[in-house]
Amino acid sequence: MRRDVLPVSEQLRILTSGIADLVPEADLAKKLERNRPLRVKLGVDPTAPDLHLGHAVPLRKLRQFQDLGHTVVLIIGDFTALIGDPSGRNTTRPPLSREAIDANAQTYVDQAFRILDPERTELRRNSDWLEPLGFADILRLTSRFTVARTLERDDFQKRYREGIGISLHEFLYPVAQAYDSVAIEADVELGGTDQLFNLLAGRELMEKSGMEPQVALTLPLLEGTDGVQKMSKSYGNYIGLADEPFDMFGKVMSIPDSLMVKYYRLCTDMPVDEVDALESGLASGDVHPNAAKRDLARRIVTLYHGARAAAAAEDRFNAVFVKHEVPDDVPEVPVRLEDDVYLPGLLVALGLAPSSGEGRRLIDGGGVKVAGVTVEPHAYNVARARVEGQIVQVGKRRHARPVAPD
RNA sequence: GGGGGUGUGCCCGAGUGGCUAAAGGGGACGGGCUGUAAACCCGUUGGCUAUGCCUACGAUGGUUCGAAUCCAUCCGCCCCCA
Repeated sequence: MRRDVLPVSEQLRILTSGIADLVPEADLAKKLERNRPLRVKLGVDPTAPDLHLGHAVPLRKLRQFQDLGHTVVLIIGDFTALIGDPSGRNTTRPPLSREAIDANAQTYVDQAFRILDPERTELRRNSDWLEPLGFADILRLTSRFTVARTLERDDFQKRYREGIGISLHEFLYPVAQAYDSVAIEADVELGGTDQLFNLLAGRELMEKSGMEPQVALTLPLLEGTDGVQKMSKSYGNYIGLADEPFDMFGKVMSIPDSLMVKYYRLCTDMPVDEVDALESGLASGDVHPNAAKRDLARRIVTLYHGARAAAAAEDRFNAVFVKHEVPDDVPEVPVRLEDDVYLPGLLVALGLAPSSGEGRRLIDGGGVKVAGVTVEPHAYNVARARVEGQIVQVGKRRHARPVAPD
């Protein structure tokens, strides 16, 4: 889908929709007017092998650039990973091993190409130009930045104020990232809003190196399913690009209503005008939040798994969460049962409880059903015939069927 | 180099010799309610077929009938001065 001669005004409309900052505002237009493909940079840390919708936000923006004929330079921060980006962190990151970095990088790229167009993507590793630098080069580079400027960063200030340590090498992260921009001659660099400082460092260094500085384009951070923290694997609030359709659908359904519009803007293809209309519809009560959220979930699942999978996921969602039906694909687990079955132990064997103590608590809390009947508190022992081959359910949505081993 | 502080359960954080498996909060899980895996309300929250036993308060070793609480050494983290 190549539309390389769209007028600049139209390109701008697409490229700036949903973004947080564009610095400086006017320069993107200037660059576009030269009518040559822009080099659009995104640097990624090979630290998160499982990409989620939050990672997808800048990737989707990159894809828009590609669809308009521009070139994406995707930089695997295999060298900077040795530093660990201090952005948004309140502690020093532990450095990764070389092996872990390589493996993560490969996984990242595989997943990123579900969104990016490989034909218009230049894949680079920043160890190519960072590793050969000698101490003299480092001195030259760091001399272009001042301590005061570096300490201006929110996260450094915050950490400093709160007495959380900042290691000296963390100061070098923005320097290294800025040098990436020089090395690949970036026209535009994307990042989350927490990256603004790093992106601006790139502008400074390019300018001082006698180049035309890049434009910094930031995208809002996407909150996770808890609606509070930014989406991140470590907060356990993420929707993975590789999540199964049903999980993905359910996770989208679990976001707070207040976040729906943002998800529409940042995670779907819905045109800007339509999102605006939806937003006012929700505000006025003309659009039912449940209908809107279902549509959102359907759109997102369709994006990553196709329409058919999305429809199936929705059906299953209805069955399990709306009608509380037992799904038809309850996993069968072979277990050897005594004649007198100790239920808490069985729950553990079925993977429905982490310990038999937890199993007892679940039973006492009325959360366990055997063949559709709630187990009475303290009724821990049941006859084998009552459970073998029957559906054992914990909570509303976890099921397993114990079967005799062959 | 000198001085000071700190290390508790998934996380934060009370607790200064027995009443502590350890307050409180968060999270998580279960129940209710709901358009919803949202909000709200209620309950549970170390392991073990268990009126008890085991493991646990940075590590190791002591003091004591008894230690998260006292002592010693060590390790980690932080602050101030230089």
